[in-house]
Amino acid sequence: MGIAERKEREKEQKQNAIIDAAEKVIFSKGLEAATMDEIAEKAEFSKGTIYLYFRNKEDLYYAIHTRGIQLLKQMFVKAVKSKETGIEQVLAIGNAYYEYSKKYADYYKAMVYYDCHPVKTESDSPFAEQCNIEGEEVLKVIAIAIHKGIEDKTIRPELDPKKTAVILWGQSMGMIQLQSMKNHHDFGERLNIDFEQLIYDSFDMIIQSIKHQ
Amino acid sequence: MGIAERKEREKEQKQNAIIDAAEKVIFSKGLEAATMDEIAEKAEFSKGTIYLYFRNKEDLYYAIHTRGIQLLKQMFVKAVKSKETGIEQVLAIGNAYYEYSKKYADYYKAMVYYDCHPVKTESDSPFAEQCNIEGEEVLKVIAIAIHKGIEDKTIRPELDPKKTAVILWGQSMGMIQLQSMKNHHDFGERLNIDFEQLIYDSFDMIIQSIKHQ
DNA sequence: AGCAAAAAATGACTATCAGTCAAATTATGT
DNA sequence: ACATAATTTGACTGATAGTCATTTTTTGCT
Repeated sequence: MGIAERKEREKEQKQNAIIDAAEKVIFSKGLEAATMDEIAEKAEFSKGTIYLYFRNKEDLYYAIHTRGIQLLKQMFVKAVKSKETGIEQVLAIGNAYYEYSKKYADYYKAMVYYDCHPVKTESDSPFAEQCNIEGEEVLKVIAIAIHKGIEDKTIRPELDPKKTAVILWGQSMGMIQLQSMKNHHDFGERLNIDFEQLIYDSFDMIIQSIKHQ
Repeated sequence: MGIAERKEREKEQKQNAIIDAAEKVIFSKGLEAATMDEIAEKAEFSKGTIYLYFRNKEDLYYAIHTRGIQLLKQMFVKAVKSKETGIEQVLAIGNAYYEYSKKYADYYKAMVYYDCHPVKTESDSPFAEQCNIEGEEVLKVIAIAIHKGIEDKTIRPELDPKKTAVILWGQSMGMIQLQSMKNHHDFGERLNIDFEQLIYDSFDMIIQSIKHQ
């Protein structure tokens, strides 16, 4: 009998509907201002039901974040496909990352939230876990591009693709975070710096330091 | 009459006493778990008095963060003094930053919080403002070291010290944040990467990309 | 259909805590 | 010694995350 399967499917659909609603509410008024009551109302469930599907508000945020990472991964894969050589692919990934932070600013914000908040150790949430897994997928896309670059001799052969991917990720993350920071703190305005240009400059520097010869 | 001056002094002392108490409470149980009631109790004031000196909990956190930045600046200045050439000074600053994130993990956490949270525009808090000012001071220390390096020909002359300082700051921040992230998410463990080494590697890369020749 | 057991959903309720403000206390000037 | 100003207090309010006994719906069986 397919009842168990149907239930499974329905459960997933309901879960997605709740994430949809949470996204709408949280993206429109911010994580702090969004209340679980409002999310429940938007999802057309009672609050209790929300807690049947998600441990807590943070969990819901991780679910949103997971969607965001999947989008990012798609953009990275597309960036890789658009270029021939490994080094070009790596630069394209960097640019895609910056594009993402602008195009999907809400998802990007969720990502920053995730990166800055310790997951409570006792929670052991499957949604936070999913974030980790998806995050590794993204790193893998970068590592593959680096590997390709080593093979096609556009990237220094002594580099370890996996480690280098983590470094590129960390450095780019820092620059893009700085750029988004300047929007909420005065930072940059008073420094009178074109941050967009600075990001491209930093990407240049990174590319210079990994390219062959 | 010196009464106004004495009052001014007393006000500052009380303010510092409150920050001391807040630090103890927040550092021991985390920002979320720490309550204003508990901070008030530790400071031996009523809750109302706390709100006479600080607009809200966030404001108090910014005050703590300001202390943290001042500590960081001191470490940077000391790092600069320990080295002769500009390029060595820049590397020493990077190492000092990483040391800071380990030695003053609580202050570092406050810094990350600040970097990740938009200041509510309506607040216009003097404490958040102070953070921005102190932050620029830190950047200035980096920029001066870069300038020194250009003069003593250890750093590429075409670099703009101010812009380059921001890039180095952003990239290092990203790497160190990644390292501290791996402590609360599984990240890194499953990647089986020595993050400490990775940070030093990334510093090497950065130094390579700015050094003369 | 009809019924019992299981599964899913509900929403009133609790606990907690940030922030307020009228009243009380303390300090100052004359 | 008194009035006025400055400071401090803590009970109170409002908001909301998360809970759980109760109700509603679904399923499996006859």
